[in-house]
Amino acid sequence: MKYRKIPDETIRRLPMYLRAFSLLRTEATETISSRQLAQRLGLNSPQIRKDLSYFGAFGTRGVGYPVEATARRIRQILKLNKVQKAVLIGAGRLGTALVAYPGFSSFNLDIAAVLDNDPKKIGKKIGPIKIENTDRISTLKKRDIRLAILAVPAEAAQKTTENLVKAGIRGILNLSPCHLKPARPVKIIDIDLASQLGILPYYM
Amino acid sequence: MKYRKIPDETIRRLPMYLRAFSLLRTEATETISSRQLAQRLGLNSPQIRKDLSYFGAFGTRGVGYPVEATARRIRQILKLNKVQKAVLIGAGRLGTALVAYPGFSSFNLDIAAVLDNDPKKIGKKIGPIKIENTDRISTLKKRDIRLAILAVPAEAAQKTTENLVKAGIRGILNLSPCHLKPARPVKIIDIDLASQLGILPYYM
DNA sequence: CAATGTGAACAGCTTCACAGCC
DNA sequence: GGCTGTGAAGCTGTTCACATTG
Repeated sequence: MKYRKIPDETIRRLPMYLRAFSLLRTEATETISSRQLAQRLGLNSPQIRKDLSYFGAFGTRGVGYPVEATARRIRQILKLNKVQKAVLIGAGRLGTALVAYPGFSSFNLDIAAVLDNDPKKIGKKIGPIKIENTDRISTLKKRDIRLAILAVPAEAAQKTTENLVKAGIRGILNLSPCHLKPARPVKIIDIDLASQLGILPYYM
Repeated sequence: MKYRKIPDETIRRLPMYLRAFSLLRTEATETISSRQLAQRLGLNSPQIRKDLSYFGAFGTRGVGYPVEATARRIRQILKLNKVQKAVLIGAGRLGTALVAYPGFSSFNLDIAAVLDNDPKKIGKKIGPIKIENTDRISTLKKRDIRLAILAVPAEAAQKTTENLVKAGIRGILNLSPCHLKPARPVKIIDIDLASQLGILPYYM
């Protein structure tokens, strides 16, 4: 396919595809058609074919997509073929739950540090990770941590963002219910749990 | 405006607007222009005007939107003007964090029940709520609970969904990393935390 | 024959530009 | 003058239809 800008929506779906292909591998399936995959994921098949075709042709006509090779390719596209370290800011209940969440490792994502500003928490451990003081944000760069999960109260979110950007963080998963304004452009993904639940009654 | 289908994206933004208007009320602001609001939320102003105009004209030209009345109107549109009860299925770390999360109440959302299938957890309390056995799903209808937050392991998600639908649940916030197939059509919102974090490296 | 890859048609959402109103 | 409300234009993403290939 001649070059066309890759839609953000396509990127958003790639982790889903990757998870599906990883699962298929454990089922010892060698290939899968876009039709079958679509049914598993609740999409339709042209969607999947188009998404994958943005990155070149890696299916086989008449057969489908090779499970192992496609998984590897998606990992490469998403830069998940090597471990990506993330810092968690905010060791509250939500933050703590995330550190323990086993789902990150299958994407090669590693929560390598946890920071909080509550003196009572600092030094305590969550699983294998020791909670550090928030002022240690400045050490993230040399520790090769470029991703952050922001799970602090709304009041602290903006200030923390500024510090994260100064510390060389390149992407933020924002779980606090407010719009962040980074000094330099940084990819931010917002997840506002209460808002999402708040949408449901409309559709009842 | 003559009738036009209301975009899902508009609905998705309404909780954000509602939160902003609620906050403005505490700041004793009486009106706000689409421009000012857009800046706070990181949107642009025609977006906000169009979104709100789908539900009728409730701003004042030359002035802006009345804070109190607009908040009330949005609450009404989203059916958040009365308390909406939700059940949490899965009292793991993530589930427990959600029950304690204070952000739901500002939308009139109330986690009124928590269910889990681990005998060791049943009977224990999370804050004021006692954990019940999962088989009590069947009691949700008569307890006027129509929303569910699904925070169970992937293996249990599909089966639980089927039971929820049977029990009259009308909307599901799905936190498990899999595609649910409800027997009857039910609004499902998927939040896959690991996938979202997995997107970030691509943009670095 | 079965399934991919893809231009083209289509649908949905956002942005623009400006008329209308306070 | 300032700001809303809105048709129209523009853009992005999805679906279709089918030529193409193993």
